[in-house]
Amino acid sequence: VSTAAECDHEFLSEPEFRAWHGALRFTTDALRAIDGALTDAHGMSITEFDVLITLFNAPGRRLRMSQLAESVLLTPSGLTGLVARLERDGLVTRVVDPEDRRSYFAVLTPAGATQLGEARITHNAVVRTRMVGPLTARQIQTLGSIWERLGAV
Amino acid sequence: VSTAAECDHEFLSEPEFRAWHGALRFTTDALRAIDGALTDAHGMSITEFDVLITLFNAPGRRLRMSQLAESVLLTPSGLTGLVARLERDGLVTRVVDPEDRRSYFAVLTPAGATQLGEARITHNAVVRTRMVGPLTARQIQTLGSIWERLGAV
DNA sequence: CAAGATTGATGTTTCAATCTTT
DNA sequence: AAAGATTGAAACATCAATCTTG
Repeated sequence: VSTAAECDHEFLSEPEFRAWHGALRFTTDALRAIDGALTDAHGMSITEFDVLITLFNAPGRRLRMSQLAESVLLTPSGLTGLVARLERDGLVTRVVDPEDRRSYFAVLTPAGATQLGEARITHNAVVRTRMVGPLTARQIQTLGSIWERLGAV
Repeated sequence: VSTAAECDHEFLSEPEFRAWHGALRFTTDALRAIDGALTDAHGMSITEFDVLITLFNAPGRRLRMSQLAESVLLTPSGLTGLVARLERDGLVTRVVDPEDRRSYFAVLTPAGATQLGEARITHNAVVRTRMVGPLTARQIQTLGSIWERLGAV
């Protein structure tokens, strides 16, 4: 995943390029590592993990399909398929919103919460190894404020 | 794209979570923005752009398929298909390596270089808007050294 | 037999069109 | 007519198996 390079100095300076390219490279590599670890240890993709943890943190452990799709950065139709798989595996159920019968809620099941709890250990271990470990507390803090500045919630 | 959250404080502190989650969110959003801009303006996906720019920066504007696949973070078979499409569009050609006839080189064509030149303007504009603009030179510098520390070349 | 690359089958995601409810 | 969500077709990437060259 490059996306620009040495030739670009007229438009993107060397430090600018490094800042962007490094972010891209780091997150891509980390995502692959997490996905691999989750798949090996729990047969769970990182997309599935993302849906489960997002539901876990939502009030009532439930979210409308459209809200969930946005949080997870998936298109509505993409989420439909993913939630269908999770429902087949018993980790999530779908219930109609009585207020607005066009809407469906995806709800985390107890089984889903259990699976998630195990997967989180794996997930956090990878994040610790690849990011938290090598950096100082000050650098961690700095990263956080930079993302805030960039509007990445 | 969450991947952890408020509940994780026992394992990942709040600043740690923010550092990781922000990186994920920022790069995902930026990638989508770049991909959308490239698609709208040039009918080019970010993966295609990545292949073209990587070839552009390679000596002789050519790279073995396996080397290219690694730089672009795609599997060999995934790259085969992508390069086939680029070849069909005349942006890249494939030539056998005379030294080792198992290997193919992907070579950027003049037409490919032209297309790339236009696309780079779009690409750099998005990176400027979303990252370079909002940050100070010092923050840009800091980001670069953090990625270096994390081994993200 | 090992290495570079491709093929075919599989799974996931997107896009356009559709259905239902408001 | 607009919004929430789903469906089917197509695009894209991955995996295992295969072919060719070393």
